[in-house]
Amino acid sequence: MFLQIQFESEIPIYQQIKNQIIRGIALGELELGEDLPSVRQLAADIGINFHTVNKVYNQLKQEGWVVIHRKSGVMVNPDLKPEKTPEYMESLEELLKITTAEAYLRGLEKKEFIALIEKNYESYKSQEGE
Amino acid sequence: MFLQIQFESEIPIYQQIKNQIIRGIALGELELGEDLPSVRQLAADIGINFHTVNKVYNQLKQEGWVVIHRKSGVMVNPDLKPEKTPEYMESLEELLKITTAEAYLRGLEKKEFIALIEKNYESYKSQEGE
DNA sequence: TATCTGTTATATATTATATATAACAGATAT
DNA sequence: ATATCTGTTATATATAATATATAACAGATA
Repeated sequence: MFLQIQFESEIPIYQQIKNQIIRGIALGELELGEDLPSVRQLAADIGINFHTVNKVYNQLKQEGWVVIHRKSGVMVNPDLKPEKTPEYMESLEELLKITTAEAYLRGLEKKEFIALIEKNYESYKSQEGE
Repeated sequence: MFLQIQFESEIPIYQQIKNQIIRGIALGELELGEDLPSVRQLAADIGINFHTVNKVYNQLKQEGWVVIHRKSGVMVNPDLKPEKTPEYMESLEELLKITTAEAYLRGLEKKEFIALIEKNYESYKSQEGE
C-alpha cells in the first residue's frame, strides 16, 4: 500500500489515512472502482488496530468516497462525483481565512502561495486530457 | 471584543480564539502593541473558563504572537516578525496537499481556488501603502 | 487595603483517539 | 461441510485532549 503513517504526528492516524486515500484518488494513484485492502489487512500492514481502519472506511463511505459491499469489500466509488456543496465551500473558506492570515504575516507572498496551489493542481491535471 | 465563538463547532474553543486573534492581526483589526483583554475578562466576555484563555495566551506567547508582562497584561507583540521557517512551510504544504486534492475532486477549478486566496490577501494588503 | 495582573496547583468531566477480544452473518473457495 | 475471507457489532479499556471548577499565590497599582 502507498500509505505512510507518522505515528509521532499530532494528526490522528485515522485522519492521515483518510487524507492519503482522498489525495490518492486525486493523484490518480487510486482509480475509480479500485479495491482497497480489507480493514484487517490494511490494519495489519500499517500495524494498527482494525477498528481504526473501520472508522476510516465508514467515514469515507458516509462522505461518498468509497462504496462497501459485504462480498467484495471496499472500493473507491466508481461513480465518484463529490459535490461542491455550500457547506464544503464555507468550511474551505474558513480554513483559508486562518491559513492565508498566518502565511501573510510570515511573509509568504501571494505569488508564492498561489504557486503552491498551482503546483498541486498540476499534479492532478496531469492524468487527464487537459 | 471582536471574537465570535461557535460552541457547536468541532473546532476547539481555544483554537477558534487563536485563529481569530492571528487573523485579527493580519487584518489590522489588532495593532502591534495593542493590549488584549485579561484572561479573566476575555473568559467572562465569551462565557468560558479562564484557563481556556490562559492556554491560548500562553500558546500565542510561545509562538511569538504576543508578549506578556505581569504588570500590563497581554499585548500583541510590538516587534512581531513571525518567520517563514522550514517547519512552517512543510506544515503548510502538507495542509495544501489534502486541501487542494479535495477541492479538485469536488470540481473547484484552479482559478476559483486562487480567487479565494487573492480575496484573502487583498484584505490584508488593504491596510498597507502597497 | 482593595483590586487588578498572570501563574500555579489540584480535581473533575467529557470527548476523541486508539486498542483489545470476541462474536456474528454473509460470501467464497477448497 | 469446512475453512477462510468479507464487513459489522458489542464490550471493555487506556490515554490524551479539551474544558471546567476552586483555590491560592506573587507582583503591580490605585
